[in-house]
Amino acid sequence: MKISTKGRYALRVMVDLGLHNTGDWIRLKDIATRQNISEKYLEAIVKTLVTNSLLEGKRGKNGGYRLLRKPAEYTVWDIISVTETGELAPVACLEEGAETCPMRNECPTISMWQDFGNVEREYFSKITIQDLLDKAAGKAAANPKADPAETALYISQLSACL
Amino acid sequence: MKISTKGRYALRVMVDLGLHNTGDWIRLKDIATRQNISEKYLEAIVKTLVTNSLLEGKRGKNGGYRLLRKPAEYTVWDIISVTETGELAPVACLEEGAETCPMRNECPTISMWQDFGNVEREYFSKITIQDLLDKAAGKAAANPKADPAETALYISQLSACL
DNA sequence: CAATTAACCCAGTATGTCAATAGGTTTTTC
DNA sequence: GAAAAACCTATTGACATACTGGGTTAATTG
Repeated sequence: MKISTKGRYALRVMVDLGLHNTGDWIRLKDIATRQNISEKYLEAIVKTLVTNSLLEGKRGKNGGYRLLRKPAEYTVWDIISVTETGELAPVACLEEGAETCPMRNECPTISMWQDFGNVEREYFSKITIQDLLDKAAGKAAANPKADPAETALYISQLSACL
Repeated sequence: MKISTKGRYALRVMVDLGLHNTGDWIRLKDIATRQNISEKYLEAIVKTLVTNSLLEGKRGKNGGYRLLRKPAEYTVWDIISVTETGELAPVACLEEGAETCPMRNECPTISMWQDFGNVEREYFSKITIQDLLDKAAGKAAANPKADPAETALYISQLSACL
């Protein structure tokens, strides 16, 4: 019943990229520093985001990553559905390649698990990265800092506790 | 995002006891045999159900376990909330004894996780053990067996794929 | 009262996933 | 051609989960 670190980190990357969505390429090193996450570990996570066409990477000097769409066009479900490794189905017999349970037609709980999977999907599909950015901005405004520079730093690190 | 085996087994025990809810004491050995689960492993699971007052056990000859309330008075949430070991909170910072995150007031996602936890709880609180028994009976009726004895056996094992 | 039965208790293991690390290769820019 | 950064492969350590084994206590029964 826990969301994995991988999924949370992926969200943090997306929010970080949303906060620095200038069109320029953002280095993974910078994201890792801001988010205080191991760069090496982030590599694997970002890779799945790239292969699932959630963002694009560019190699070489001045390379990095950037969003492919607008923050409002990513749902939270988009991200966690590709990063949650052990598949999202709440029980094993609903997984993709699972061999069909011999008692599936009579199982009293299968529909409960299926429905719950749908509830999960619907809930997280209604929240977009833009919503999280708005929430961050709103909270930042509600907690004003004396120094504008401090505010900027603060906002750039806001997704640290995702 | 997976429910643990422990939680599913606990549900199977409760449904099994509901199917044999005669007032007599049901031996764990019989439940384990019907459900094809290791009796030893079930011990630990049943223990938490007893300590949480979901069922009662009686020692000695002719002892066993039985429900304390009617099947309609147990919600699925009642069961999985005590058996899901790693606590039910979708993220660590929402756990019971978790040290409060220093950025909690500014965290853009904490409310998303909190709300999702509530969605989970509400969903599983609306489903009772009686609902699962009804579902089982309905499916049994929809898949009639030639032999009445076979039907009885079949119903008694219905929760096998929980 | 003694034998049997079944819940109860405590300790240990094995497997597997998750989180993280390490080192190297390719691509691009300047 | 040197530097920078994404990309690739593999391995490790820690921890939880699922499961096993052996023994103790309490209740029934002949």
